[in-house]
Amino acid sequence: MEHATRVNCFHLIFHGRVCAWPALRYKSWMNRTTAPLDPSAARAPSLVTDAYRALKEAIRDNVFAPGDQGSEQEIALRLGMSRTPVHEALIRLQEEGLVRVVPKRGVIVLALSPDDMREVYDVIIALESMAAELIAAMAEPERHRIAAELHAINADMKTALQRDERDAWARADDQFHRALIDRCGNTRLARLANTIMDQSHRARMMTLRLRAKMTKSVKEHQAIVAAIRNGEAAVAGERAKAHRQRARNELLPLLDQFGMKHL
Amino acid sequence: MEHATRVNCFHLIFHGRVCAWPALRYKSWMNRTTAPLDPSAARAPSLVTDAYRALKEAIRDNVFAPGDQGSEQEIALRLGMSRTPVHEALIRLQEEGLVRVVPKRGVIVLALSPDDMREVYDVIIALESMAAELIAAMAEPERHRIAAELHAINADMKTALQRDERDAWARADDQFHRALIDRCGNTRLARLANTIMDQSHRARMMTLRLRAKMTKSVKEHQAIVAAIRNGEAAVAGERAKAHRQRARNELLPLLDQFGMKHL
DNA sequence: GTTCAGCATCTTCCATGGAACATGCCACGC
DNA sequence: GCGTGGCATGTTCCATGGAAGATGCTGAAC
Repeated sequence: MEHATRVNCFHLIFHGRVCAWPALRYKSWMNRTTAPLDPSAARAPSLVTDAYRALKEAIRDNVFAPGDQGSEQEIALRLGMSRTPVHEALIRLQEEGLVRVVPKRGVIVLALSPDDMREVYDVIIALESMAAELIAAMAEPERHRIAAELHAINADMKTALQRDERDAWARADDQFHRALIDRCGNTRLARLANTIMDQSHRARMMTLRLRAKMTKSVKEHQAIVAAIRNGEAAVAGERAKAHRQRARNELLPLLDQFGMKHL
Repeated sequence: MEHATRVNCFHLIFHGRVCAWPALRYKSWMNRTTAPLDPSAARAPSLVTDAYRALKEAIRDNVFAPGDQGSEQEIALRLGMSRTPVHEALIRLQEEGLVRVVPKRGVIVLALSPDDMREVYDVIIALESMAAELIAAMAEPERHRIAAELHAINADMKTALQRDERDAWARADDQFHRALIDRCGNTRLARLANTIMDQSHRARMMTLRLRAKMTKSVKEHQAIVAAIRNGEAAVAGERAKAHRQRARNELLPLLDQFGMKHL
């Protein structure tokens, strides 16, 4: 409650005008002033989050595909709500880089160019290697628990690979990387990495069939898990980095080769 | 225009209901469907962005301080606009982790706990070392141009340090790191890193006076710049990482020591 | 055939009011 | 004194309508 004792009139400058900021009023629910930061922190379901989830899922699954255009009115009608919650959901999606809202014109789903994919990969490489490092630096029981979890997912990938089930393989691969990110104990890092992976999910799915058999991934994942289990933070980070770099170096030439300008 | 030839009726699943997605309608402004992603891409000034900037600045400069609470109505009144644009600006700020909007209760500026600072540092370490790596991997003229720019900023830091002007030093230090991030050529990485640095800016300013004289930073910055100039990507990344790690390891104990629970 | 002005249409942006809900206060019962 | 129910107040959430602006079409002028 130390804030309440401080001088309680600040000034907010807006368009050159100086406005006084009001005295503080403390309420019980303000006890937790530190960041919670979980995406939509268990708050009551609202139409905004409904719209957000529906649209995000539609974009992820290529139902509302890149290049598609729509108006807020139209989406609102389709979702059975008014324009306001749709508008606010679109703001969030724009913030995450999935759509673009053009004033007075409409909203469009963004495509990813090969250059965009290059950007996305670099960000993922940076964040994911840090995540691997953080996990490997944890105390032993925690570390081993996560290593076991990752190992199980990797086993699924292996069987999917043996049966040549590409979709199952892709699902397990996604799970592996999401687990790596979500278990690192850094909610901010997890949030950013998940957002950027959502951006590239669609492209990954579309290029899945272009690639040769993905035998290396399982082995590289195993190497990462081993480093985590042994608590070798630097090694785990390096291996995670190398894994993603290899994947990137295999994928990007394919995009150019097949002339996929936007996906 | 290849999309226009595809089957033009998709389905959007919402709350269990299946909705048909409409035919596509192409318009001239849709030519650029690939991500632009600059924060508020030169779009016409709107009340929303006005509110967003005013509030962000107020939070950054500790005018609208952590723990402060307000209602949208009140902020709108103060800014001379209606509640809607304020509401939308707050959504964006919440997305960036600066405030929390609690339904039916109000909006509060979030404070950062020492654990939050730890998270922020890990993310910055990951992104900034990648940025240094990317710059060092550029072609020589570009690389040298950026190295010169960074060197100039670092010179300002040095003089500020000699004159013991802490504020000037902090400004130059911030400039150095922003330049490192903004020049890396990866707009996504730059955007994420800027957002996370905005989160921690206030805390950095508040702890500025707690720290001992910051003589090491200038030397470490010089080392980073040297690696960039020589095109040693891995070395540049490592040095950027080490620099931030050292700063973190100096700062975090101070926070605990002074019992700064939220800042 | 070509150009260009005017108009109809469509779209987002913003203001405003009602609904739903959380909270704090106060009177009341015990 | 203590607990409890109801009400007044304050807040966000959402619906709706008007304003401003961008676009494309139509038709007239040449």
